[in-house]
Amino acid sequence: MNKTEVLVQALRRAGLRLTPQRLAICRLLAETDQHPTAQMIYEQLRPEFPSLSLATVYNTLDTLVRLGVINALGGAGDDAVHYDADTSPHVNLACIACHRVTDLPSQYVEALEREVAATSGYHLLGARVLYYGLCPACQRREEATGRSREAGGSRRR
Amino acid sequence: MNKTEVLVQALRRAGLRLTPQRLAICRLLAETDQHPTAQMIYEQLRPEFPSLSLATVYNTLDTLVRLGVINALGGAGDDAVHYDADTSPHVNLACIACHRVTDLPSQYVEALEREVAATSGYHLLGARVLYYGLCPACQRREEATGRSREAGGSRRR
DNA sequence: GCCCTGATTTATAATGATTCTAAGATTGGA
DNA sequence: TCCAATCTTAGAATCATTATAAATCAGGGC
Repeated sequence: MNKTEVLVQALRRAGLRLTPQRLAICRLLAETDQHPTAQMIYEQLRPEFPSLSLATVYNTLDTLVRLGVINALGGAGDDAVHYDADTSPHVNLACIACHRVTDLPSQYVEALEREVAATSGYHLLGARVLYYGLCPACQRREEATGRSREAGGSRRR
Repeated sequence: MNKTEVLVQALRRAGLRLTPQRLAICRLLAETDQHPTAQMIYEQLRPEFPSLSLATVYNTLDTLVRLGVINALGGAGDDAVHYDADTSPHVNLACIACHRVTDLPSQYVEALEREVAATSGYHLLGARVLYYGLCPACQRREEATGRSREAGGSRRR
């Protein structure tokens, strides 16, 4: 069962309807490695679904998070939540300068997740194992620009 | 050096001024185990600083995050970012129903953090090792209310 | 295959967390 | 003490996310 199927099956099992919009969102989430935000998904799907509403994207993401089949990673220097359809134990890296999120293989996360599941007492729905900082490319860019002028850096919204 | 000192020293080292507001925010962050949001900090300091501005709280938190002395954990079912002044490797648990964040001791996070520092190539500023779900109390509450009606649960803002 | 009904989507407004702005107050060095 | 640069503040502005209400649609039953 591929990743798209996993998401779709989760919807079915929950007795939810499989609309074209939901299917497209699941497919996109399953096939990308971009850890997209709602806005990014919306923009990528617009060509195919001109009538798509952002609300639908948010609703679907929320549903999938509640079903535990995607993870909400939180912001990456921007103020938008990034999502990850890969719920297998792994580490995410977020660059607070370019706002990109990538994956990092790790030999410890799996043990960590088992430990948390066993000892927390929580009914776990998702994980957010993410380290943030400056990616190699942005580090170079900061040096080049002669940075470190002070603590306050780029802000935007 | 206690936790408050750590934060204060970080400001000094960066050449930033130590204002009463910043000191109070550092102190509160260092002394609580609540993983507060900006709003929570604002409300707790109002009695002491009637003129305190939310903007100051946000600015200070942002500064401390950039200095790497506090961690931005992200939302906990609410849409407000929670902060953690304890940057030593540990796991956080967030309940998406009551929006509380707690700590969990773990024997694997430390190794994980070392691994990430060594292999990521990032200039790391913070960590977000957080698992989310329903805390024991909220699990009971959901059962009691005869829950699981469907995927969409409580929303609010 | 067609109907029906409740689940979904959509457009839009509303909400609220966070950021920006300009002006006045403060810090800390000289 | 004085000054300049940094901070704080109040308030407006942004913009991510939610809520609302009306229109559509999925999918089970016929």
